[in-house]
Amino acid sequence: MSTAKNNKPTESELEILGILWEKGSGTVRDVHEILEKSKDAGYTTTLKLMQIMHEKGLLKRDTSNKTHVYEAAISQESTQQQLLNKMIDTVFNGSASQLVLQALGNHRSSQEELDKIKQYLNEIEQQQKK
Amino acid sequence: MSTAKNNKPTESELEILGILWEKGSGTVRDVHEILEKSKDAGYTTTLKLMQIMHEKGLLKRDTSNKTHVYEAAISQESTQQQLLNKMIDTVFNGSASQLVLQALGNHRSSQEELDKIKQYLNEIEQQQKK
DNA sequence: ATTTGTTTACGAAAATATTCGTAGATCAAT
DNA sequence: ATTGATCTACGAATATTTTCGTAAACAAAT
Repeated sequence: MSTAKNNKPTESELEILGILWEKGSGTVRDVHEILEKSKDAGYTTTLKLMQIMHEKGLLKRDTSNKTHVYEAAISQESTQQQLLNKMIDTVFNGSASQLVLQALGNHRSSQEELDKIKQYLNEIEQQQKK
Repeated sequence: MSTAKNNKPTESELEILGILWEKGSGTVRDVHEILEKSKDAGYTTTLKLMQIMHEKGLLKRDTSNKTHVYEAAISQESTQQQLLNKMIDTVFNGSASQLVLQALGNHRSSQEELDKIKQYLNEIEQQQKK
């Protein structure tokens, strides 16, 4: 494996990753403007954070222009999975389905979403049957 | 609401809460011995942590005997929900079902668990239909 | 070419979280 | 009543994370 992901992102770093996963890529200013909506921090704070993340290998960046453009260097899926696993382990007594039930319970999901989940459940069952 | 839960548990505190939720209650030694299996810390470290958690209102304790007995002061469910919400928000683009799919995907669930989830999905649909 | 605004780099302060050493209390067994 | 084991309390050192001030580079507009 090439991408070093020994460094697990901190809370603040996760917020930035979340933004970049959604946007695809962006400058410090782009990220900062979104971050500002839910948080209260100065521009250089965001900058510093993203620089650290780059050092750690959490972000890639293009420095060919004066204003650098960043993007996530670790995949959203693997990060999600890592966080889920830890969460299931420490807070859900090791039971993934307990987590699923809890997640479905308080988040009113759309019919469309529910259908997608059902369909997925069927696929899983088919796989296990054979 | 009586129980002050302004203080969100830290990483280490969550581990302790997880143990106490599962055990119901326990002494510092009880908790420490379980913690030791997955972690490497001294006894007084665990003690101090649990004392801090008591101050914060995360744990209750019975001091009538020399060896104090602790238990969680915040509910597992509400803590789970809080963590899930934040996680959905920052890492799953706000989509609960995306989290559910990811959780089901890599965690091979038992048929029994899958049935429980399906049943639950049906209940949710019934509720929404009316 | 000077000013203005925006950017990066850097260092270090401030805030939080984790760890542990040491002292004193308590109790059981010698 | 002295020893040994175990416990709590407390303070402080470490480590980690977050925050921001300041300086220098750069470009666009005056």
